[in-house]
Amino acid sequence: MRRSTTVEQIKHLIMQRGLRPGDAIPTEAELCHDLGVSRSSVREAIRTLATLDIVEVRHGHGTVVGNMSLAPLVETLVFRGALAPGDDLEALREVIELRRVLDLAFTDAVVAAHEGKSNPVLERLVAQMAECAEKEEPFLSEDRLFHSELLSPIGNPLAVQLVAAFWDIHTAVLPKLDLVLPADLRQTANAHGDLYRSAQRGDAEGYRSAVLDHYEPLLRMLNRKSKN
Amino acid sequence: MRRSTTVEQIKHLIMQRGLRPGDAIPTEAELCHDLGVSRSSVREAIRTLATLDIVEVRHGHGTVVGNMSLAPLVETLVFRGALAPGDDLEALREVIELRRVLDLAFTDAVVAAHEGKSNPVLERLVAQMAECAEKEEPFLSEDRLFHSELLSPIGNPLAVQLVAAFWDIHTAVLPKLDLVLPADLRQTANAHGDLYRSAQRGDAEGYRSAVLDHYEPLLRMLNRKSKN
DNA sequence: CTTCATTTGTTCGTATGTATC
DNA sequence: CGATACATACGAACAAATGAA
Repeated sequence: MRRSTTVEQIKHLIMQRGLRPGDAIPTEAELCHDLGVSRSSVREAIRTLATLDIVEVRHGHGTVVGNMSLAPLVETLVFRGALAPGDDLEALREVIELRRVLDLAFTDAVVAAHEGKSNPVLERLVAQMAECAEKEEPFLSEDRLFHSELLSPIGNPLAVQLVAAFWDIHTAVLPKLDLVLPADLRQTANAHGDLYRSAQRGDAEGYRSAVLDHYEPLLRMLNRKSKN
Repeated sequence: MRRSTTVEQIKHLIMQRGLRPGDAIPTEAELCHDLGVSRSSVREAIRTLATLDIVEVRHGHGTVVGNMSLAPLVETLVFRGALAPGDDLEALREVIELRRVLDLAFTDAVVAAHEGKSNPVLERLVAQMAECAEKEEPFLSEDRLFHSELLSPIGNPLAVQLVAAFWDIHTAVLPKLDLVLPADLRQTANAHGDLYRSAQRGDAEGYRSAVLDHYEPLLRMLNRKSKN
């Protein structure tokens, strides 16, 4: 029995008491007493759980159950992508191809969810991205929101989180490589508009080609770089 | 500035020195001296990095660079799936549907990679699973290996890791719910054989229906349970 | 096989910063 | 503003595991 079991004991405590995200966890002192270990051990166990987003520590206030997001996945893969100056193009390529595969995989569900319905939020985001593209300005936050909103109604929150996580990884790794970004802001903005409109009119094939258009400039650049 | 930046400093050290998985990291005492922080702080930072599988700690020996696997993702999602006795059927359903979507998404790549080629490893695994099914014995390790081997040649190691991670989550969460498992060992074993043979003869449509057959018994059971 | 140095694991005591009431 | 509760940080000491002499 050691620290690894301290982690398990705290996990067990959360399950046993049926705590939900946001609910308070006993203080460090209480955990020391209840589990019969030192404060340092409790702190390291809590640190482990906080890293996994199973708990969330609020300085000066206490510790609560976390929302168990995919943040640890993002952190690990961002570091992996930024690590090897030789291999990181390969790592980034894998991430982007995975994003493309995921977007293609959800085609039917997305089209079914949006067919015949209008979505003011998505329409506003598409318009904003088009505006930004005209002004040669980036539109990262709109991009992220768009993909989440587009996938949100497919009935699988985990899938939406996963797609968002790979979006985060993608955008975190990209600037760490000193690539000359072609940007192609207009093509990207247009692809987003095509995604929404294809889904709305129930055009699965149009949706798929919009996905391909969306990633085409990036993958082309990566393949060009790989040959060097 | 403290622990959070200590984590960053150790990350930076790994990148700066170009360390690869398995390479040794300075001892705790050295890090204390170099970074000018206490041992407790160094230990919590290392604990954080170990949780993310960015480093690996070996008691009595030292710390080395980890292989940055998807283990943290698995740990978080397993706990999330085991957490709420009411919601976990929903969480498990999301995982299994995601597995199905992923398998379907890689259809073309898998078929292209295996078409016209024979794979002794996969053939042996299929035979072993059929044997086990006859004897009413489970075949977990063969199942996991099969899916990794099947996806291995698609040229995206990250995708293979992700599929394996969701396999791990699936099999870790399933036994925590006291479900009456129909098992359907024979149907599952047959579906694996169909997957391999469809890919080998270049039959994408057959591959897709084998994927559906593979997950059908589980999803049927989950949907039945949900209605209760 | 034993001994010994090295390294991580655990604990205690103390002091400090921070949020809440 | 003060008081309280809590997390953060530090340093020293001892225990346990590993590996090499």
